[in-house]
Amino acid sequence: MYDYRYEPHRVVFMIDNKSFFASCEALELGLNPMKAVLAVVSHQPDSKYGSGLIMAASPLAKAKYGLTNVMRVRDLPNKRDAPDLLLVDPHMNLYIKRSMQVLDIFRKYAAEEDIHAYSIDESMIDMTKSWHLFGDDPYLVARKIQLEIKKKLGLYTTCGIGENPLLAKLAMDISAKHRRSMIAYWHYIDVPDTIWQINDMEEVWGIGHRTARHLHRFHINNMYELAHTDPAILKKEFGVIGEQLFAMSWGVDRSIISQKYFPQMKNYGNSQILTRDYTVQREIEIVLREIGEQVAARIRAHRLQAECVSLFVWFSKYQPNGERSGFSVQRKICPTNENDAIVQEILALFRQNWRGEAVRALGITCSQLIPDRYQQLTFLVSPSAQIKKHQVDQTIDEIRQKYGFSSLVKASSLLEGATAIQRSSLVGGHNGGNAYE
DNA sequence: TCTGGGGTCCTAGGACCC
DNA sequence: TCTGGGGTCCTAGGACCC
Repeated sequence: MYDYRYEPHRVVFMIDNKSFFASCEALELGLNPMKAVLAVVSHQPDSKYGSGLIMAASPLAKAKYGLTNVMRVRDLPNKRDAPDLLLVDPHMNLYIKRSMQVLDIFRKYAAEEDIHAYSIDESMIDMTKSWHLFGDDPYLVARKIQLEIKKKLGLYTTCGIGENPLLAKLAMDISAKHRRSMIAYWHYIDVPDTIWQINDMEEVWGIGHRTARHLHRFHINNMYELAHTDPAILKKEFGVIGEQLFAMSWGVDRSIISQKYFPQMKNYGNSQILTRDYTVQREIEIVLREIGEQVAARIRAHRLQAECVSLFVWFSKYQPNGERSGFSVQRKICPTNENDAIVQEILALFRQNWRGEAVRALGITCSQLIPDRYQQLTFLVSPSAQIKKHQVDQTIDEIRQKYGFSSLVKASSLLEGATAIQRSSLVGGHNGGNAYE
């Protein structure tokens, strides 16, 4: 047995909002999230825009009609077969607001540095120093937090508790979600009875389909076998990931939440799947310009400049066999956050790499971001013209922040193929009510 | 299973420099 | 000039997460 004496022994809570988006919507309609039969649909079935998918389904919608979160709208049961199924539009801004309210509750139970918001509906809290202020047992404290969230916001939460973040996360994903109490507490001593009982490796956070298949080739079919594989072999075959996989199989994770390293956001990117195949260069380039300007506006808003731009192009699936299915290219650039500079780099990358294929999806990412302390002038254009361009971009951003994206658009956005206006009310690609908030 | 959208991290090979 | 060894930067691609 592994000697866990020198591993961290903390009390970490991993708290997840059950069917978060669907629950927020149910509550808005005055329904109990656990009793509602409801799904949040990114685009309604009759919408001409996009293919549409289920973003979230309430527990009953999943149980009663077999809905899943990645289901396509076209695969939904029809009204006759599911008369009580409610389909609602997403409201990202509402979810962001609720998420903040949940975080405010956590702040009553732990110091700011001990809280880590992992995603919009999942947070990790290191309760080592504070749990005893709220009850006699971490389990009871978790219950208390759950009840407070339920009472104040109506939301149901699931809580995994562990001696480190990994154990807490696994306790939540693997066990708490399926328990009546919606709480599970995993210690190192439980590893043989918990982690090693996991047969479907893909249930484990960090192991996806490809890695599971890869492990399979080495006759590693479950977590027990992973834990009993020579780590040297794992290291050789999987590199750093191999060492991590081995540590995970023994429940080992040495990260401490208050010492969390904030990976400062390295990239900003936007992408979209087009509603149809685009084959006309001009139409594709209009969309590229729109996305490029969207990304540029975001990095300006964060007072950053990009030193690297990447372009992703996915082709229509109807490519002849053996042909490339798309390409992704990137280029180091002179630091900038100007619309035109970024768009020109992107268009150059596109023209160099596109050979007339039908395009179905496009994406642009800006990386290697640096503070926008000064404006880098190039020798090619007069300084005053460059500064003026910068000011124009900024003014447009301000107008849009005040009056919304569509208040001011490029004439090209009114042309055939453009998507910016249609998409302007989306948040994170979803209907948000008001994207420029 | 196939085209939602936004991210992060790791690897490997090539270029270039000392 | 050719072979050496080490380091960094850059690009493309893969894998995974919510």
